[in-house]
Amino acid sequence: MAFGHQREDSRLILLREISQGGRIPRIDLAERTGISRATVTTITADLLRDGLIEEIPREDSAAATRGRPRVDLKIAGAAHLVAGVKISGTRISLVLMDFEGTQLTDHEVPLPAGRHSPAALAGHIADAVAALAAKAGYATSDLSGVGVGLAGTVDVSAGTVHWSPSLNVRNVDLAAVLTDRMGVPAYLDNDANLVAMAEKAFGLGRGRSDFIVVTLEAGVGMGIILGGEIYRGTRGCGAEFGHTKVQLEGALCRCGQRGCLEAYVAEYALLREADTALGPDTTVANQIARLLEAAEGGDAAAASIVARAGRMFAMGLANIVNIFDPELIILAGEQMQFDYLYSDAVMAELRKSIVQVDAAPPEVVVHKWGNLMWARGAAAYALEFVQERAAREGRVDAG
Amino acid sequence: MAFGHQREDSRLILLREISQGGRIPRIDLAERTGISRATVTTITADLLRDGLIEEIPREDSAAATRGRPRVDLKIAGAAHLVAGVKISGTRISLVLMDFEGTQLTDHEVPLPAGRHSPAALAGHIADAVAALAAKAGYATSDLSGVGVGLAGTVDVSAGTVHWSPSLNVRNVDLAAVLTDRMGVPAYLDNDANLVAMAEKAFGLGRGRSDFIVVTLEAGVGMGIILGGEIYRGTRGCGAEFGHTKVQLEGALCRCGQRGCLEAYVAEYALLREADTALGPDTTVANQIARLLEAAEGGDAAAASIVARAGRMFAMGLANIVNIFDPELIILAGEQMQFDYLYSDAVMAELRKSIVQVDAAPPEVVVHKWGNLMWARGAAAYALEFVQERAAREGRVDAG
DNA sequence: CCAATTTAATTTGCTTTCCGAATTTAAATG
DNA sequence: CATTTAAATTCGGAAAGCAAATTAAATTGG
Repeated sequence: MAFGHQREDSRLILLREISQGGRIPRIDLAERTGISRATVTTITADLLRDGLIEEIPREDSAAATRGRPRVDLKIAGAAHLVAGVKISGTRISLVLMDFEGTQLTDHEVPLPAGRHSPAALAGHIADAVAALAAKAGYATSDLSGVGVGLAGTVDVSAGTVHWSPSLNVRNVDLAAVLTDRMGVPAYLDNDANLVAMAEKAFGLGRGRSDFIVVTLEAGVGMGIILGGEIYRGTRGCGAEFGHTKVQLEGALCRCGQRGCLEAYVAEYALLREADTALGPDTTVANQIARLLEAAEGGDAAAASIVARAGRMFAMGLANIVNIFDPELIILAGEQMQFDYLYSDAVMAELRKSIVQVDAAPPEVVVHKWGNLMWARGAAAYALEFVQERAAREGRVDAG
Repeated sequence: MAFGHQREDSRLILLREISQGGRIPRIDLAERTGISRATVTTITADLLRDGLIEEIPREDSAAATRGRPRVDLKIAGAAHLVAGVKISGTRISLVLMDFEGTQLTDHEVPLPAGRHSPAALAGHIADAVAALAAKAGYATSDLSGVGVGLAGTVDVSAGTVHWSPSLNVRNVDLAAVLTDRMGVPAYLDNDANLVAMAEKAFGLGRGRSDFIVVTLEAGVGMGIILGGEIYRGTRGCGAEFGHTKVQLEGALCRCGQRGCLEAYVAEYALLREADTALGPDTTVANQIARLLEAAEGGDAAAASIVARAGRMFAMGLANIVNIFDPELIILAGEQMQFDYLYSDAVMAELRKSIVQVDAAPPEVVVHKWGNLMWARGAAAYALEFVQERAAREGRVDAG
């Protein structure tokens, strides 16, 4: 069977198309992929036999057409299980997902603060994955892949982590350590890319092949999807949107440089100015809330802080638009306190700052989501690999 | 023959590899492309029969190995002819190139200043191409393709020019008009992309698949090569590096906005400040020369102008590095007066402004070239299309 | 209720592509 | 001049995938 396969397989193309389509009849598959109906029949028969896809009985909704009715196909959820893991400073968040992308369970465990050795971190992750699986009545060995996202610079092709705030050494092949520890293939990526992945798989980027995701939390991140793939820079560490410069000799950034976008719009940047304008407050959240309130209430100093952050953000975003000319930008984050960055004023400033062409300016949409979106992105990431393996090998193994 | 071809053809893969390799034996082709030796033999035999490639007798230099000697293959120059055309404000520059990429002749004709109708511009181009061909004893009909670069925003896939300083109407399908007028397929592109193309085909980007080219002339342009292809943005009009913003509410740009990089480093930007600092001069070139001289001579105002331009340039470039993480940046231009932007001080500023990772900072190289480089890029661009056609159709037609 | 119609899916026969293994070719070497 | 070595070619076969013909499953009109 694994004989003549070369180049990208029609099997994989069809499997992906079915995955994307949700439910789709053979004839549409043929049309969308350009593969002949005859071949679609043959390949889908294979996929059915391998248990990777299923026929859906009949959609009564789209009734009343003459002729032989279409039979929808969909991914067989039961074929494989994957886990998605997000490592943050103080906790590990996980989701369990089936082959169809349905979330089965989620889980969350605290992670001791500070830096860990690769073995220790792998241990924490493996334990959490086992607990996640157990929650749904499975074992780690039932999984076909585990996607892991963590902050830092990750070289995906090599699987190594150049640097991460969670690790006490540099340049570790954490993917290998994890795979070894769990007995299940682990796939690592930078967490900003995972959000892009999540948006592509089940967010606002669904079905789009080119868009940009900007994340707002403690820092400012960016994920770039080009041609349906995550763009990682030529060496796997690009898309440092937060550290693009918006002001010569500007405000001091956490990274030690001056004028980074992050130094104007991140939480800590607002805080330090808020302290100056309004005096200190008890907690971070309180102070930010107080700042925004004061700005809306007409306090000149507060308004000026917020306005400048907004304009700097628009400027940074305009640079991205001028360079990439995307048709869609997704502003994604879980923090409500950054609402002001999505304001009409900021969007107007953005439109004013991009090169004017006949084409419409890019669509900018806001997507607020919870903590688990990261983990879901990680799971979607693992799912891509498992799909690819499943398509290539006929049948990998199953739950 | 044109029956079952689907997906990317091995014929094209091999033709490209031979083109890139310059001269390469079959066994290396097999190894580099992953195509089996048997198939390489079959396909190269086809290509030889079609006259697209040639065997090179024998390299005595690499002598003294046992066994049957390798036979190098190369592109057959005589198989096809292409022309490369660059439209600038006041002239048309052309080169005639054979299938191998060897430049046979060049030509240059004045172009009446101002905006032209599509038909009129096509007429000027067609005449110039005919003259170019005649110079080498050919006719336009001997050409297999003509690549044309012009300033403006060009939608390559549609062949339309959204806007160009050379045209008096918007959204014209100039490629179609030209193809019709000449009887030879015309391929249009933005001129910044052509420089990238030229660098890739026979410049410092040769053999590289990912790099960025920044051009300096009247304005500041950028060409992006990702995965061996020109990246054009999702709608064909990205890479407006000159209009990325480096200063909020900054200097006024030609485009009407404020704070564009171009408004700090372009010729006109330097001029207007030089006039203030040193008083007016007779010509543009004189004034720029005087400015740089004064700066080097210790004139404070002049030095400040030049230094700021340099720092702004470094900042803009750093943003590109932080977003793309390229391994190579080529600063390309024909103007000597921009030397100061390549200075050690600017490069140091750049290194200081990019996110620090373990990987080495990107290589930055300077490539100065003459006026015809644009046209050569256009020819290389056409060559890609002709190669593709030739690979697909067996033999297209020849000189 | 049964033909006729319509559309989806499948089957059949065939073409094309490309590989592995065996063979041939063209040199250097002893 | 036989032997060795490495490149190139030939040969038979296997797989992928297409077009055309056929079958299947529904609706519609008489």
